[in-house]
Amino acid sequence: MSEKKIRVRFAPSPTGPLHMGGVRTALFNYLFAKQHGGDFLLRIEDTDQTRYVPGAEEYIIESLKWCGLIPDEGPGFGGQYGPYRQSERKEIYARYAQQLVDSGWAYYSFDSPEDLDRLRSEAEAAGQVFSYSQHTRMNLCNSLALNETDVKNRLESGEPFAIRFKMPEQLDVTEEDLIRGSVTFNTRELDDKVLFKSDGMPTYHLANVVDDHLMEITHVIRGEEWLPSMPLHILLYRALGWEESRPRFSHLPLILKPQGKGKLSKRDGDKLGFPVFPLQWQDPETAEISKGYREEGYFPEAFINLLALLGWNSGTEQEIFSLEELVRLFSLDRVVKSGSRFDPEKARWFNRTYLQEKSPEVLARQFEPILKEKNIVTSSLKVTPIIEEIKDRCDFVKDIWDHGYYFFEAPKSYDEKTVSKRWKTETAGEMEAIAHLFESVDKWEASSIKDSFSAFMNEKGWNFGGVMNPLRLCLVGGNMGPDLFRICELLGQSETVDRIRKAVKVLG
RNA sequence: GGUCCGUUCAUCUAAGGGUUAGGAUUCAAGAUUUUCAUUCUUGCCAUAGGGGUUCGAAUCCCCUACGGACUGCCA
Repeated sequence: MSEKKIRVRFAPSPTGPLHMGGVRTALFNYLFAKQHGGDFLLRIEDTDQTRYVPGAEEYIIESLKWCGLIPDEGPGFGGQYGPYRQSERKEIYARYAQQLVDSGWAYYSFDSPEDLDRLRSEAEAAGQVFSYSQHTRMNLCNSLALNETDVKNRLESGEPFAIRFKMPEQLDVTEEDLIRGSVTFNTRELDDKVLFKSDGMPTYHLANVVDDHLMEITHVIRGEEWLPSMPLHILLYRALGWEESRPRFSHLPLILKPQGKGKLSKRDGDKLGFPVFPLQWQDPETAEISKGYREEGYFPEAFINLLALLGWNSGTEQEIFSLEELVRLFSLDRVVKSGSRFDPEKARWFNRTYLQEKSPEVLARQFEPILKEKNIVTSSLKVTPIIEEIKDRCDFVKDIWDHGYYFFEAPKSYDEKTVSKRWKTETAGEMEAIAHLFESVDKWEASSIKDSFSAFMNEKGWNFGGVMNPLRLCLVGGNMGPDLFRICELLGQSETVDRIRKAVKVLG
């Protein structure tokens, strides 16, 4: 086993946008594969035709690409083990389902979905739970309970059937989960799962075992929600005679909602205002739009980093990791067992940390689309020093606008609270005097503006705070912003003077 | 209901029998910034409860409580 090439797969179902928990599963698979010099495959699990959602597969692939998790094999990525869409592997599964029936590990079930629904609701009404299992199978309509000729007739007459796994009685199934350690189930408590549906498609259970075997998957790394079906999968490998080469299992903890109970869902994002999906998604039926990390302005590196730390840590105090570092340091036995509550605040902090590490030039380039959207024409030469001045107050590229819009357009209004606090009766006259002073400044740089200003203030004997605060109000429309003289410099001499005069006119 | 998994500050987590239980986020206070934000410093805050085992338990065992997943011809 040690000489076998490591191969893992990410196997989402194209039923909608990829949840961030799904992205984390993909990430952990990717990290594990790359660390061992192995392969990371993408397999589309589209065995449920009724849940097909147009665009979902494209969405999944685009998401992985945005995150930098490029599959070695998969639909559109090539590979020697294809096809990588289960709907295109249909014939393969029927053969193995038949093999299981022939060898006595599975049986035909003729019970209609309606019959089973009825049994379930009857049981529920009686305060019980119906389960198709070793305890009930002999009372139901299947090839175990019916006599041979009856079964033969039904089959020959084309009556629809499903194939169910014949769960052994009283058998302990123990597996060493790479994250959780030893986990034991007794088959007595397990039901007879459908392996092959009456529509000719396999269920997840059969398809994933067959494909993982055929694709030579060595490690199955998936969400905790699959833990209860692990014994079934193990028994399927046994039943198909593949036990020797079967993959090892690891079950990742869930990502829980920020507050309240349960796992993170789409609704939490809507309610608390953060994305749950990597990319924006528009539901093709309802046209409803769900936010994406990309569109919200997260850097893919930051998104990956925060996902990696949700359930894994390096054992050191380091929190910022590049994908390359994660590949090097990742290890399944440092994955925590308990579910992690998602913290949108910390997610924002991760993005902030990445933003602060970027140069003003790079940020200026990323800021361009926002300026364009606002119909502002300027040059990167002007934008770069502005960003330098305000980047440390930003978490996202779009914050550059929120914290620095006044560099690009004159204030349209003046913050009321600041006006009432700072704008006195004598202010208009003082502002006019400053405007006049500024017109005469020779070298329009922060330091010389400051010198002229200070000299003038001392000469007049005016109070600095009493003048600087309203001056700031004239230039930016409020009481925020970086050093006032830097603002003057970046605004330019004539714009600065114009803004002061305009404010005097408006505020009197 | 049943099966399985889990439980360290509000949140993410470290400590794999011996530490004043560490870090990060959030929050609060102070400093700096003649503004705002940043930054810096400081502070608050945790081993779910009960029994064992042991010289010694967050760590090992048992019970209880709580939380979660699963229990579909969905994945």
